[in-house]
Amino acid sequence: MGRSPCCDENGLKKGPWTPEEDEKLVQYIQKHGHGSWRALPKLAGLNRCGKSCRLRWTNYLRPDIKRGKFSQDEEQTILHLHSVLGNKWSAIATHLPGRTDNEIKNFWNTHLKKKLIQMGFDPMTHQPRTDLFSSLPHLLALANLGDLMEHHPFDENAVRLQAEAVQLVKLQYLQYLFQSAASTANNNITDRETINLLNSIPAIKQNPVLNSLQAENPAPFSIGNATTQPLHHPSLLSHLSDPQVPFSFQTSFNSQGDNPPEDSSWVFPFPTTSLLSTMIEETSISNLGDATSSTSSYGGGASSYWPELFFDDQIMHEILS
DNA sequence: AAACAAAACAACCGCCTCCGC
DNA sequence: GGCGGAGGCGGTTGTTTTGTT
Repeated sequence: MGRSPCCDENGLKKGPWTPEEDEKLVQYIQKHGHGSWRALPKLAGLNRCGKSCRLRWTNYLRPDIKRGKFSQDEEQTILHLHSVLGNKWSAIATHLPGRTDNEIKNFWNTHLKKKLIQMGFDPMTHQPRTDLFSSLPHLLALANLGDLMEHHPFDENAVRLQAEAVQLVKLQYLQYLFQSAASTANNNITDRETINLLNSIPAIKQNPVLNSLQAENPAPFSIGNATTQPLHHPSLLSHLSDPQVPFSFQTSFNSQGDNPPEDSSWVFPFPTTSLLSTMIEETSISNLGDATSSTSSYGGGASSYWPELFFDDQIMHEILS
């Protein structure tokens, strides 16, 4: 038998609404209220199904609808509520007066989801993605802005943002290394142990940027589903404009590791996935220190590929030495 | 200026829940 | 308690707009 689709009934119109149809719907509802949506189209003189009328009214014609771009506050609210409620668009919409669930859903799918992915966060869990190569490039893009800002110090926030990005890049890299090295060595190191390991490093504990992140996000090094707190830092996210960040690093990211870019201060010298796998295969957690004894030049053994960014850093020195 | 691609938005579809009978 | 209708919700698709080459 099966349910009869509500809009399949003979000749009911589908597709975009005309101004005349809108006018009829608005006038009818203003005069009589919507009452039964099923009965409304006939009474209002519309050749539409009730469902279509309801959708048109709630998503577009309702007088209290706020249109136009979402503000920063609204964006933050959506992010926060989504981290708590998930894809409960109607529930989220109740906290944003004048916004419809459909509008929020569209905004999420076209903007916020991409931003989170770009920042290296899983848009469903709001946690950092554990696959390093899906998240690192985007943080690197931010980190690489440092060179630009040295010459054009346009904004304190931007400088802070860049510093945070650098720290996050390092952390994600470290986390990846610890886990990869441990699993390669057949050690069953857990997420918690990784976190404890990172937290045990004094330079991490004392780092002001990381501390400020930790203050706002109680479990900054958590991964997977270890916590329900979203890790993404609001300032990072709100400053990250749409995908037009100069991703010049992508060239080097995708290139072979033995062809380093000339300007490594701008284009982060990063090994390819396969190369990093090789590095990790050759490097257990117990001999990570060997990496520091090499120079950061290209073309040598596996350890010579460690990104230069890490060698002038106190945290990395503590870990790798 | 034209063609193409990507982004943004509106609307539809099918499933689910609630409620009255 | 079971059934069916109505409304609501979330996922998805189709169309339009905007940007890029």
